Amino acid sequence: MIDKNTSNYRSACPLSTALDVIGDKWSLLVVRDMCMKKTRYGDFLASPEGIPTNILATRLRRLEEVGIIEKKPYQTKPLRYEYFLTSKGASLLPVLQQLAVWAHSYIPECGAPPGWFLNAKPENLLKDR
Amino acid sequence: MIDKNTSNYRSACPLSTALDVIGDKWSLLVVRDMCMKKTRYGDFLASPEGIPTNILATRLRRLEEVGIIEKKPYQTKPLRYEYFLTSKGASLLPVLQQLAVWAHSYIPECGAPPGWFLNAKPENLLKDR
DNA sequence: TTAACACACTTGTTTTAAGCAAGTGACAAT
DNA sequence: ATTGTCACTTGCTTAAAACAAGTGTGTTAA
Repeated sequence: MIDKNTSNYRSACPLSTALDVIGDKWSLLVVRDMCMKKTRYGDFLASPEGIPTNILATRLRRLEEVGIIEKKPYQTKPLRYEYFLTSKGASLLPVLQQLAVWAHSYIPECGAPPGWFLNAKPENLLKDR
Repeated sequence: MIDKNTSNYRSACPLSTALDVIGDKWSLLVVRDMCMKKTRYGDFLASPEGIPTNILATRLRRLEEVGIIEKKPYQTKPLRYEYFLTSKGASLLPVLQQLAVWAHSYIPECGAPPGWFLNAKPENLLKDR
């Protein structure tokens, strides 16, 4: 079997690679929701930005594929899952915090990040089990 | 004149608003290039990710509109511009640094951010004049 | 003086992704 | 049997990305 081209990333630059993975308008919003302890499909749909259902489904699939989130069944009949951040996903928190601070500082129309968010720590975002 | 709908942003969330502005695969790469003191159209095109020329043109226009970069003529015949980060744009540096660190930590195939990048400071990215 | 070159784009077309509305499947409750 | 809930999927339309080629304004070399 032949190597299907040297990696899917545009370059070896870590920033470029990061953007290949989470560089779109929705992925980090799902991560944000998980930082607020939302876990279910319906929770994510209910966020004020109004993500379309099919986009949410593809993002959840993709985020799981790249190891940012994982799903665990919360019932079996019918089989349904809750979604949680992995440590890889929780480690995005500092990025989100910086972005939120930047936006609040430089984009007048937008609100302030809540204190709990700025004080949050990655290790506290993991599913306790 | 009627208010053309209450803002173009999806919600008041600063993170969501940030993603409305820079949430795509290319914008932050242009900012990155400017962090490395690249200033011209051809410089940005030469980056290893291979941004298409029309996309670059639209991104430069957009980034200028939102005040992340500004252009200054470097010659008049024919009229041509160099692009520089504003303080709003330079303030994205901590976000880029966090993202690069994250990618290097959690995405095996990708390289390490160079030391000069991790040690850079926003105020040193501004056009000295 | 004309032909080649450089730079910074623009234009036209194709391909991919986003966005919207509606539908489906597995069950629980009434 | 009918309605309801939840988590999706499917089909279709619209918008954006990607690719290839061309344009405008000049300089330099033959």
